[in-house]
Amino acid sequence: MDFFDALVRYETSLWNHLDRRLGHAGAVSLATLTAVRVVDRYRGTCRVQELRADLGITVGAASKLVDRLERDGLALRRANPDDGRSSLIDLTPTGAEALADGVEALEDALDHQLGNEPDLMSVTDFLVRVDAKLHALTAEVAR
Amino acid sequence: MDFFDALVRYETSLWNHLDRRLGHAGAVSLATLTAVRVVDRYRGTCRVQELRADLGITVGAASKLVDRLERDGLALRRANPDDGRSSLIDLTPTGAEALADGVEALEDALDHQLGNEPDLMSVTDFLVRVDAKLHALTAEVAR
DNA sequence: AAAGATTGACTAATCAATCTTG
DNA sequence: CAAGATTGATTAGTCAATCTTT
Repeated sequence: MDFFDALVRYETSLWNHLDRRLGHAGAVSLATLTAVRVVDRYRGTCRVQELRADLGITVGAASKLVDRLERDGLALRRANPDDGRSSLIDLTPTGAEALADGVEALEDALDHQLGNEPDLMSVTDFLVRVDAKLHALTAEVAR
Repeated sequence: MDFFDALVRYETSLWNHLDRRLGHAGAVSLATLTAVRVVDRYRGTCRVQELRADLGITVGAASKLVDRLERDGLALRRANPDDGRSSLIDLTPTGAEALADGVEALEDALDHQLGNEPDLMSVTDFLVRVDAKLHALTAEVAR
């Protein structure tokens, strides 16, 4: 229980802290930056599905998220040549700029916050490992 | 950046997974359980402020959260004898029962999920330590 | 004036129903 | 019929304005 409490608590405070920092730096919100980073990661092959999976939200939420990215001029849907059911999502030049600026501000804030932590790598490995176990278990339960 | 991504990703998947487990066990949602646990932790001295601080939400959100707890019969506001501006929040018998059932289900799920992790303590310590540093820094920046 | 809380307008999530394409 | 996506109704968060008590 202690671990769970510490995890939730720290994730929340770090998220809020970084979001405030981004705002102060004139960058997009951390939520928007996180979404834009996913779109960029898939380089022209990002569908609503990818956003759903990577962000841990529902398809409906992911669809509305893309609506907002389009509305704000950060991304655009384009027809998927391989599957008429889905669109592919690309960053606009404005979106690419917001990504670059946001990532720079985020890296600065993280470095300032965690640059001196020697155990960062091992804790990261732990988180990645237990997350993988969790997904294996969830897939198993779903059967 | 890797650490931040892993942290957010794992916190999200663990939260969603546990929430599903609680639902399956017939318990309250993880969000509700988290709130009820805070109310219980302060044992008769819980105000809206305590919920705000412990849950990392705004006062407005905390106030509405108490509205919902009251609406669902889990908690009640009572006049604060020491300060007329605030109320003290107590669990009802129903709320205490939801707490006990929910905690049991949560502990089961967590044990099943993380019972075999040897590094749990050290990772917990890390999270608690960096969270404390973050709060010190935030307080400093606010000045 | 400052602190605690509440409320209203807005934003973003959920679920379920629906539509289209494979 | 499955899979991908969208939409509408509901739920919960934010911020800002307001009210009461200290």
